[in-house]
Formats: sequence, C-alpha cells, structure tokens
Amino acid sequence: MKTAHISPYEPQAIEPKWQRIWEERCQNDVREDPARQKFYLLEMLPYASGDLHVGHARNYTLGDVIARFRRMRGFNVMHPMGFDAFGLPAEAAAIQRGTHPQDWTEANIANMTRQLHRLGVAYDWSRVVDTSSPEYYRWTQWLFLLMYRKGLAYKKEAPVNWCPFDQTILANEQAEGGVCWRCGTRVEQRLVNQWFFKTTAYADRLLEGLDRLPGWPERIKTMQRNWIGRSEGVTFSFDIPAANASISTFTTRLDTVYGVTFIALAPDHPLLERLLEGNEHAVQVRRFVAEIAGKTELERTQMEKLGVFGGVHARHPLTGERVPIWVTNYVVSSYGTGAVMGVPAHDERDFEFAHTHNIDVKTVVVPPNDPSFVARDMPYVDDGVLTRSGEFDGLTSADARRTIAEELIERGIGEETINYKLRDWLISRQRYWGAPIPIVNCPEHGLVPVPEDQLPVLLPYDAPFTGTQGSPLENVPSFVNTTCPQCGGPAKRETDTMDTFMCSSWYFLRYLSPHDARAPWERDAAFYWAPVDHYIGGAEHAVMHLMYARFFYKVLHDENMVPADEPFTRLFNQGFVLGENHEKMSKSRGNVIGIDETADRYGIDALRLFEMFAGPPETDYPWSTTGIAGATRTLNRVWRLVLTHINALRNPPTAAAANGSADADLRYSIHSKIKQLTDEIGDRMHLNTCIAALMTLLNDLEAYAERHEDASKSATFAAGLRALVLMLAPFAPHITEELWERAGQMRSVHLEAWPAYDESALARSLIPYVIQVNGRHRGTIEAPPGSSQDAVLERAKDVPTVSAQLGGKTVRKTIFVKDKLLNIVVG
RNA sequence: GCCGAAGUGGCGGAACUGGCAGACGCACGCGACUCAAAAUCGCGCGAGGUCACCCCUCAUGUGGGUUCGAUUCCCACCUUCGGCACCA
Repeated sequence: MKTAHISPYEPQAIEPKWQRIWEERCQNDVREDPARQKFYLLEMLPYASGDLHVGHARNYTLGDVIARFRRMRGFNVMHPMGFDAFGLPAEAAAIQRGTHPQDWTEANIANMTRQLHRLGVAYDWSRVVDTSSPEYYRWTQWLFLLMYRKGLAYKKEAPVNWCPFDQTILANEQAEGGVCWRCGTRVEQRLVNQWFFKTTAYADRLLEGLDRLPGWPERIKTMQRNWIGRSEGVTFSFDIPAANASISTFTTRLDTVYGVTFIALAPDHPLLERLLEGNEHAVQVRRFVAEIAGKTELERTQMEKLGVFGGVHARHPLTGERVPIWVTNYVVSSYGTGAVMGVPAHDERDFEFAHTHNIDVKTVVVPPNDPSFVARDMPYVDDGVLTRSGEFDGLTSADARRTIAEELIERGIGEETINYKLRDWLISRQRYWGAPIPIVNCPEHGLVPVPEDQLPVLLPYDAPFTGTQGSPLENVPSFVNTTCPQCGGPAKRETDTMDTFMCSSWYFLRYLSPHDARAPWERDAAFYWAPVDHYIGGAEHAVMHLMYARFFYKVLHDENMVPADEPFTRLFNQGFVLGENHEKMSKSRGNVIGIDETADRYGIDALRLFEMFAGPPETDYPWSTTGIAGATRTLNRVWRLVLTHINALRNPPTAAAANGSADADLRYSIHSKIKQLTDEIGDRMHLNTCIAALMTLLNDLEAYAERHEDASKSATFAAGLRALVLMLAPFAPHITEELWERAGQMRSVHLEAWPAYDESALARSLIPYVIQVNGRHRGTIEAPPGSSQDAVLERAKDVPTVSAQLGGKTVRKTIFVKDKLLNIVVG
C-alpha cells in the first residue's frame, strides 16, 4: 500500500474548522416534528465552576455518541446544555478574590462554553440556559409561587445548622461532621424561620413511582426508597397516672409489645417538663438533658447510649404493669412521636441500652423451632411465635401485629400510622447568589406573594456579601423596602434566596422553550419532548437532585403542565476518570487533566475515542497518556486508509466480489460489526467494545488492501470504508466529517443514515464447531450450519488432538449444541 | 454493623442467555525502513513443562458445590469500592 502524497492528519486544523461550519449551519438545532419519533437525551448540567476536565469530557461524549447515533437512526433528537450558575462557590470566590459573583459566574460560563464547543458535542446551542439569568430565575420564582398557591410552600420555625462565624445557615451537606465546611467552626442548632416545600405530601407517590422506572439503576432506587423511609406501624399511648398524662409511641413491632420493660424518651420531648414537676429526679434529668442539648443530632448518633431514669412510671395498656420512663440520647424527637416502647429482648438498641442500665429483658417472641428460647446474650429481632403475651400466645408475629392492632384500635387507644424518614425540603438560604424568594411581608396582611406580572424579583447587583454580616440582601434597603402588593402600604421583602437545587429541578423543561417570555415552557413543546428519554449523570445526585426533580415533576403533572409524572425514563450513572495514579482526580492531588491541554496535544477526536474505549461507561478507569496516544494512532490509520482509497468512496465500484472468499470474509466482518454496533449503542451502551469492533474492522480493511492491489475496485471494500466512516462518526465527528467531505459528499456525515446490515451477509457456509473431550477443548472443525451430531462426530474423530484423547476409551455419551459444540464424554 | 456492586495477563479491559478465557488497545521484546532517531510497518507476548514441531499441565480473589462442561449458577470466606447507619 502506497502512503505517499497523503496529507498528514492534523486535528488542530480540522477540528476548529468543522466546529465553525456546524455552528454557521445551525446543524444541531432542532424543533418539534410530529412526523418523527422524538428522543430527548440529557446530561446533568454542570455547575459553572470555570474549567472542564476530562471527566466532564467523558460524560458529555457519552451523551453525544448516543445522541448522534439516534439521529442517524432517524430520531428527532433533543440534546441541550446549560449552566447551573447560582450557588455558594461563586459567593465564596467573590469574598476571597473581591470579584462580584455575577462577574465570576459569567466569566466561567464563557470559558466553559468555549470548552464545550471544543468538545465537538452536537448541542442545540440556541437552547442554552443560565439559571442565574433573570430570564430564567423569573420562572424559578414563578414555580415557587405555584407551590405556594398549591399550599406546598410554607414557612415555619425549625432547627437548622447555623455557623456562628460565617453568620449563616448551612445545608446539611455543608455541615458534615458537625462543622462548617468553610471555616471549620462547630455548627449550632438554631431555631430559624424557614421556607419549606412539602415533599412529604408526595412521599408515597415518590416511592410508588420508582416501581415504574425499570430504566433506573436498582441501587439508585434503593437509595431513594431508604431516604423516603416509609414504615407502617401503630401509634398507641401509655398512661402516666402520676402526672395525669399519657405518652404516645410508634412501633412497627406491635407483636413484641408484651416485652416492654421501659419507655425511652427523647431529651427534648415536649411532655418532659410536665413529668418532672414535683419529681425528685428532676435535677439529674435536667443536667442530662442540658448535656445532650449541646450536641448536634449527628454527634448524638455517634455517642454510646446514655440515659437517666425519669422518676415516673407509665402503665402498660395491655398488662397494666408499671413501666419506668427513661430519658435517653438515642431517641430523636424528629421521627415518630419522640418516644419509643423499649423491648430489649427484640430490639438491638433497646437491648444495648437495657444491658448497660440493668433493665429487665423479657422474651416474648421465640423462634418457631425453639420454644424455650430466651434472649440472654443478644436480642432476637426476627419474626417468630408469641409467648408470655397473654391471650396472644401462639400467634405468629405477623398475625399478632394485626390482632393486637385491632384490639388497641377497638379500645380507642391506638391507630395505624405510616411514618417517613423523608422530611420537608428546606429551601431558604441566607445567601446572596441565588434567586430571591418572591414574597413580601406586610404588617397588615402578613406573607403576600409577589404578583406574577411583577416577576422577576431582581437580585440587586450591589450587596455587601462579606460572608460575615448575615444575609446580604438584608442590608440592601432598596431591595428590602417595598410596598405590599395587596394594600400598597410599606412592607419588607423576604431576604432569603432559594436553594440552588430548585433551579436544577426544572431546567430540563426550560430547554424546550428557552426564550418564551410568557410561560416557563410551552405546553405543546413539553408534551412533544418530555419526558427525558435518557438522563446521564453522576451517582452523587442519587437522592437530592433526582428526588427534587421528581417531586417538581409530579406537582407539574397535577397542574397538567407535563405529560406524565416521572421526568426521566432511563437514568445512567457514568463512572469517573481517575488520575493516571489510579486516584480520584482533584486539584489538591495535582492529577487533573484539562481539556484544553489534551486537545492541543492529541486532538478532541482522539480524546473522545480514548475515553469511550478505555472502559464501559459505568465503571471508573484511570487516565492513560499512552492510551490516548494509541487513539491518535488509530485515527491516523483511518485517515491514511480512507485517503489512500478515497476514490472508492468518491465513485463506489459496483462490480461484484472480485476476490472470492476474501470478499465474502470481509463482507461478513463488515456486516457483523454493523449489527454489533447497532444493537450495542442502542441498548447496553458498552461503547468500548463498539470501538474494539471498529478497530477490528479497520484491521480487516487494511489487511484486505495490503493483499489486494485493486482493493479500491472492490464494491465490498468500498462498502467497508463507507461503513467504517459512518460508524466512527458519532465517536470522532471531526475526522469523519473531513474525510466525508474529501470523498466528495455534499451532505454532512452526521446527517447520513446509519448503515444497515444484511442478514444474508451474516450467514456463513462453514462455521466453527468446538470439539471437547470430557468438557475440555481439544480441537475445532469447520462444518456447515445445521450439521447433525453424527456428521460432526465423524469429522471430530479425524482431528488428531481429539483422537489422541479418545484412544482406547469408551464413549459414554455425547453432548451436542447445534451450530456450536460437540462434547464427547469418555471414561 | 446492615445493604449493594466488583475482584480476569505488566496495565485498561473482552467473553451479552453456562460452551475455544484473555477480543481490542496500551506497555514491553525482536525485526524491517533509516547514517541515526522519530514516525510507520511486520512478528511475538498469561505461567510452567517439552522445546525442532506438535502438544500437555496449571490459571479468571480463596475454599467448596452443582454440571458432560463454570469467569458466568449456588454456599462460605477474603479484599476493594459505594450507600445506609440509632428511623423505633
């Protein structure tokens, strides 16, 4: 093969060239087309942090390959991109460097936009959104008002993480370990008036919806189920005669109720003060409560189980026994009723507590096969059969739970209850860089929503965001002081901004009509495009973003603004790109590989090809400098092969196979690869094996060209070149477009149809049969498909390595798998 | 502690429903081209035995099991990674 006179492959020249042309042609812009099947592909929008690295590139390339493939398969593909632009990092950077959050964010978006263009991803750039722009957050505020109108947004006083140094509230995830992520100060629990969304009202629907999402990873659904934490049980009361009160408890194990030997109260239980009146233990209890109050809930969960006797007894509603009440550190007031019936024999925690405080352990449930069982060294927490439980003895746990519940309900002291771990979503943030909450406080009318025609409530550019003066907007009089929309009298605005997760809970709908000034999105557009068919993003958003977005979507479905009640049909969590040292890529480790430096050196197509080839999309893999060099080498080989035989693409030969079996073999290779990629990209998405298949096809084509001087005149070879370029196009869009143009094609390679495979090319006259003796591979023969067992056996006996194993032994049986294998069992 | 995922050459990985373990690539070695190097191309490349060739044995974290046959299914254990962790 002559390689002379072929221009060198120069990605640095052709990549910007095609990016410019695609942009000028608006080649990737889409619109609704009822005649075609839609496909909405989305990657989670990035936070506007400023710089993209090869991990982002992997994520977006994966989406791009699937989107381009779908487009070539005839789908009308929506593939947009945007920026999650509000948030604390912008404010932190502002405080640190003295730049304004808006300027910092804008500069970052400009840089990231440049880098995203550079990646060659086929986004519809006319739809880009910036969640910090007034055109966008106007609708975030509008959606807040929708929630408010529906009674799903409310304000209440609640304990939150407060950093005394930064003078601000922190989200749970920013106060991990009980310290402020920014300054390391220990956070305090503080009661603050906060805005919440009533996510708990949707708890059951959020749970049930997961069962209708077969396209989601099981582990993400499990995480959401755990987070929602639905549990069914019974709430019933214990009377406290001495205090003339009663204490309500929740349990899922009513079958163990006869084993109650104490009641455990949360230290901040509302009834506690009443129990302590005239109680000789009061001093001790108060000292204990004060000690615990100094700890956050998180710290409490990490301590050993402590408690003091409360000085009073309750009356067991079924046995009438006196049950001591203890105040403990292991019961939390925020779940259930803040009081727990203590059953040491059948609960790990109660057992541990009872053990250290010398409380009775009363076994009331025994394993079915061990009636004399006694919980001595460890509790028995499984279901079993009841004993020492009065009239309920002999019932199974399941039956007992039902029967005892009926009894309590009948007597009017109990009711069936469902509890959730899920709590309402706290959306207030005392920060500057977020969307202001569109509510006005009027001395006459209380909380008054800002009328929709007055949106957006603009974030003032000038605000003292020092990070130490509390909420910055509080200190901007021109913002705070306003008039009541209802009476026109003087009033004050809410100075909190909204959690940025609100911005990202609906952005995928804004993409559908990003410039609409009358509505957050056009209903028709939503009913055409939604839901998102394929959502790609990291698993770190398993609960937060994905739960919030599902909540929003269900509310919007109730409003008939979207066509269904689940926003993301298929969810895919891609793996990370690790550093070359197999460690997580991070600035502090100094192993971050940037997009620009990589593109300059190897080209974007090589980056894309390497990242899709290095491993299956869901697993982590390390960066490899030699690996990407290998991708460049592969592209170089494609370049030379195609240009050497460019005439075969320019004027495809029509002559039938000229080289007999070589052509048939090549044809088989071509069509099997087309079939493999077609099935794989559409379904399992193991793009690494797709690229391996393309490399094999490249090897086969090169070998053919090497052996046949007149390769360019073979119709089969020409078809192979064509298939190679078309199938490589989603992976390496620039080089394929350039080759396509040089082949004299008038249309973009990316608007061509995906090649079709021919079943007849996959049928072979001879196929390999594996011959085993006693299950071990001893040889291979070639025979026609559909050969009989006897025919294969006859042929197999002639294979020396097989006959050597058969020598002198009796054939006991043979196992024959049609078109595949013959196993001869001898002994 | 509980739940889940994963362990395959020097490295990334392949083998999709049990049927030729190591596709494809990287690294490495040898050779061709070259004054030389780079680039490129060709050949080799799990371990051991025998080595002229054929071939044989062992090998998919460890130990068992099911099966004619196990990287694949089952049981136990080890390691790694993720999630949950007093939710009554």
